[in-house]
Amino acid sequence: MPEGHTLHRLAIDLTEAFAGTEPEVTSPQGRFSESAAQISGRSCAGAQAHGKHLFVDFQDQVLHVHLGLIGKFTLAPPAPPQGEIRVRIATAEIAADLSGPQLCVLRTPEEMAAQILRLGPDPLRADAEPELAWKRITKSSRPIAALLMDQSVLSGVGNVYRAEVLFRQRIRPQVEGRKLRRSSWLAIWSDLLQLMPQGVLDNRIDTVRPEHTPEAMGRPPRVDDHGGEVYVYRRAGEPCLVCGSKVRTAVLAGRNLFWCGKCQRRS
DNA sequence: TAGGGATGGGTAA
DNA sequence: TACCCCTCCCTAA
Repeated sequence: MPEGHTLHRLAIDLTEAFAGTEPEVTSPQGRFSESAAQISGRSCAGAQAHGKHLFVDFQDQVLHVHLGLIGKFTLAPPAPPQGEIRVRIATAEIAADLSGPQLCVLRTPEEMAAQILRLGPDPLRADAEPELAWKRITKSSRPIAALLMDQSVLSGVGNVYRAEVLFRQRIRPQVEGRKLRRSSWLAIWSDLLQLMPQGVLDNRIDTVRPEHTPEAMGRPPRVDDHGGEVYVYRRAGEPCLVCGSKVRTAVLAGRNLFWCGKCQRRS
């Protein structure tokens, strides 16, 4: 589920559901029972996201959640918990169920601030300073496809956005950070500023431009498991939507990378 | 029924 | 780089 857009969308939805209420907080699964009891019934001030980190504000206590690879946070009218629910935040009208988080702990506001300081600029935040990311990139010998995934360089981009933004900007994923042109970096950042807010609105990642959609190209529709339409992500061996050559794949920075060797030649 | 994979990341070596 | 954790779901056997 989770790249930055998922967490920012969750922050919006949790704020809408619980800000100004005093929700009951429980741990149906039991692994968060003691902490849940500490904040249950307290006034909730809303939620915010920074990169892939989510913070739910219960005044002097902050619920800090990181979904990891498999975590889910779903909002629905209250019903008996289904599956392994670590945390439920609930009013009479709505229940938010958290399952499979990589991280779920209570923090002080100071600890939350310290956590945020460790993260690079987040394209989804108005306070982001992209130059901080560029400074790191331009002196690194690591490939840009690895740097984009490093949350201390910039935060919120995951495996889908890295593959797709590099494709859209025609950049070769293996280019070293220090050899990346500044114009390419500016193009990446500005594209993320387009793609990610759209992802928050749609709650999925769509990256295919109108002129390359299946309808425009006369191809059968092809939507990825995550629900969105993409150029290269998880399309290994399929023809590139733009040039028709086979989409390539390799493990880079420990994750499956997908790219078009013909379209992506820029540095 | 077992195994593998998934939009992530920490730790150890 | 390897391994581990978190949970669910799909596939192969």
